[in-house]
Formats: sequence, structure tokens, C-alpha cells
Amino acid sequence: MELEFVSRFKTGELSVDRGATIFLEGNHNPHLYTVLMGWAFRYKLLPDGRRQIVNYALPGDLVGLQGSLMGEMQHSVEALTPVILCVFEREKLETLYRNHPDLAFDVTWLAAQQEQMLDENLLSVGRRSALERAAYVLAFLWSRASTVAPKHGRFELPVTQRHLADTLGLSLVHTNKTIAKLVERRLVRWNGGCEVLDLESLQKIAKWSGMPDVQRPLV
Amino acid sequence: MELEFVSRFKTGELSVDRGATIFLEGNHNPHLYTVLMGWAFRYKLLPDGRRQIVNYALPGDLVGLQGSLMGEMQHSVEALTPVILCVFEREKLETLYRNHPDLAFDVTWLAAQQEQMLDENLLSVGRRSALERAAYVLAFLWSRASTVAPKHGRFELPVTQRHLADTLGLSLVHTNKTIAKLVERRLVRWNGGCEVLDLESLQKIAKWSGMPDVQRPLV
DNA sequence: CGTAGGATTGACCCGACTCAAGTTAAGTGG
DNA sequence: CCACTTAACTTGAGTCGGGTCAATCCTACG
Repeated sequence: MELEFVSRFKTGELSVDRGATIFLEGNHNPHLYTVLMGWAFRYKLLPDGRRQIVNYALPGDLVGLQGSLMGEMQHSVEALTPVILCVFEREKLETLYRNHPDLAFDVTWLAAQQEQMLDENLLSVGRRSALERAAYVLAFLWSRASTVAPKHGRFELPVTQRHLADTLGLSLVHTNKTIAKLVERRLVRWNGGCEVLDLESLQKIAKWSGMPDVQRPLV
Repeated sequence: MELEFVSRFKTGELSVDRGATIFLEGNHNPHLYTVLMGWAFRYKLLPDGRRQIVNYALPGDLVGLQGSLMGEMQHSVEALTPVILCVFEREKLETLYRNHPDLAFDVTWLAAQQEQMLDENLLSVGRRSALERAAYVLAFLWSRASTVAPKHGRFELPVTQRHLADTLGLSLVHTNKTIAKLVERRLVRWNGGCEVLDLESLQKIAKWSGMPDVQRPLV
């Protein structure tokens, strides 16, 4: 019955290519998406082009909630891999809150979880050294990826070093040198993508205890 | 009728002194608060003591939502001034979602707004220079303060340079030298607190266009 | 008068940035 | 199949923004 509503709530699917812009800062957009497949990233720009990647969106994540709630988007979103999105209409969000309190609760839950991730990220960028930071982001992304990736069988993070640099708040060159250190220590492997070999050591370097694993709602 | 519920939902008030810890990272706490008066700040620590202040809570802000939704607190909260909190019980949150969809909507709205602030902060710490960053935080805090402070009549931000340093992700010494530059330029005044004299110039330095002013819900 | 939290200042150092070449690998069109 | 392009990654040299260390000062307060 819930699922039935979710599908009525849904108005369509949208596929976008790698590199495509899903949302652009400053735009109004009547849609709200859920990622069904692929990776995207949220970022903000300064007028001179400096870019900060603020978080990544994986399958199950909501994209564009802020725009739906407060009108104008305050950040942009770009597809990191080919992405399939489930499209909702902003107006129906009210209906959802009125008729499906449990789903509304889940939406809030997702927003609060985003906040947690941002907090940890801010700690990282503000207070961790380059090596700690790199270790943190890779451990973080790997953990998130693991929740949606095949249980066994290898996979890679679909990021370039430019993405990492802009996530870490470091220059591209220094990011490269920092990752090289992690590769030397055999904690990760880099082949046009990143494979984490030793998650625990990364966490230890980053002084990070991992993500609290609570069961997430489906939405 | 809504207000009536809000007051039934409320279970009490709590006053805490400046410097008191309201939440401690890792704890479970059955309460959820709204700030009625005063300032608090949210922060995270690394095991060796490095601290990152992640955001500030002013009157009208929710404190402890994450703990309510996901169990364990992932950050700490400390009173920056004497603070009066309105106490809610975690369990009643469900009731609120079930019976007051509009209030539930407001809670989500607040969470999304937090997220926006964190995004901008992350941009700041990751990509802005020391001077830009300092200008940004002061402009940001001043804007927020203005929404709850007396319309005319002077006031000051109740922060020390240590707080700013931990917000900016800079050392205390460098923060001091950076603020000194802003004082020289007569953009702010420092007297054991900070008074902003020229908000626009700060925003310009920070390349920040200010907070989108939308009407916030009461809650 | 002594103490303590906060602010300030100067000297020195280092982590991260910039600049400037490379190298590699994957297209793409002739 | 090969020349050309382009995105991504590497590497080294030199510089600089911001960090650390160490005083010192100021003021409120007991």
C-alpha cells in the first residue's frame, strides 16, 4: 500500500549521461529526484571557478529536496556516472506529508543523515591533514559504495583525482601526491578509478570510526 | 490549535549556563530541544583534541534532531551564552508526524536549511582563503544574529577568537591576524565580542551573496 | 595582588600551492 | 593503421599562506 503510493507519487524516470548537470545552482526546478542507479555529486562554485564538492548521491538518496522546500537551488548536481533518476513533483510532497507520515518521517531521516555526513566532512576539511583527509574520504566513499555495490566481486569508486581534490579542499597536484602515499602503503589501488584495499587502516589514519550503521528507510 | 499542540508537545524548559554541554557526542539522549533564547554551537572533535565547530544554534533552531532520529549523537553541542531550551520528547515526534503534517513539514524544512548552511560552510573551509573565510563567517553570523536581535540598537556576536578559529578551520594565531585586517579596514570592531560595521563589504570579500531570505516556519 | 582567559605580536618553519613539464591511455577521423 | 586530440595522471622546483612556538599584554575577578 505504501509502495503503491510511492509509485503513484512517482511521475517518471530520467536517465542522464555521465557529466550531465542535473541541477544548476540558482535555478528553480519543480522536480525532486531519487537516485535509482549510478552516482552523482553535489557541489558549489565560487565566481572565479573554485569548486567544492559537498557530497555524493548514491542509489536511494534524494536529490533536490532543498530546491523543493525553499525554492531556489543553492548548489549544483552533476552525474558522475550514467544515472537513472526517479522523478517526483514538488507539489506532491505536501500530499505525502499529509497522507503518509511514515514516509514523511523517512524524508526527514534522510535529510538528517545528509547533515551528519556534512558534519564529518566539515571536520575533515577543517581539521584533518591532507593524508588524514584523503584516507577519510576514500574510506567514507568506499563504505557508502559498499552498501549499494555487489557484496562480493571488485568494484571501483567512479571518481577522478580532480573530484577528490575538490572534495578534500586540496589542489589537484597535492591530492595526487597524497594518494600516491596511500597507494605506496598498499591501502588503495588506482586505475582510473579507486579501489580500497584496506578500509580499516584508512579509518585508523583518518581517526574515523566509520558510519553508524542504522537501517535506512527505502523511500 | 497548532500552537496548542506545540505546547502539549513541549514537556518543559531547560536553562543552561554559558559553557555547559547540552549534548555530548556518542551519547543517547531522549530529548529534542528548540532554542528559545541564547546561542549554542555544534562541534565535533578528533581524538587528539582538534575541534571543528560545525554550526551555531540560535533561537528557533532545533537541537538534537539527529539524535532523535538515529539514536546516537554524532556531535556535541555547547552553550555559547546562557541558553534556554524548550524540551520535547523523542517519542512524541512520531505523534507529530502523524497528526500535524504541516509541522512535520517544518521540521524537514529546518533540516534542509541546516544542510544549506553546512554546504556554504564547507565551501568556505574548503575553498576560501583565510581572509575570505573570516569575512564569510562574520557576515554569516551577523546575518543570522540580525534575524533574532533587536532591529536597532547595537549588539555583538558572542564568540571568542578561539570559536572563530575552530569554525574557520584556522589556527588561533592566524585567525587573530586575519581579523586584525578586517578591523584595520573598519569592517568590524572587536571588543571581547564582534560587531560588524560593514556587512556588504564582508560579503563582497567573501564572494557571498547572503542568505536566501525565505520566511521560516515557527515551530 | 594574584590568577586566568582572552587577545596580540614576532620569529621561524613546513605543508600545501603554483607553475611547468611530462607521460599514459582512450578516443576520433583520415 | 596511424596521426592528432584530449582527459587524466605524474613529477620536480620553487614559493607562500598559514602553522607552531613563545612571549607579552590586557582586563575581569576573587
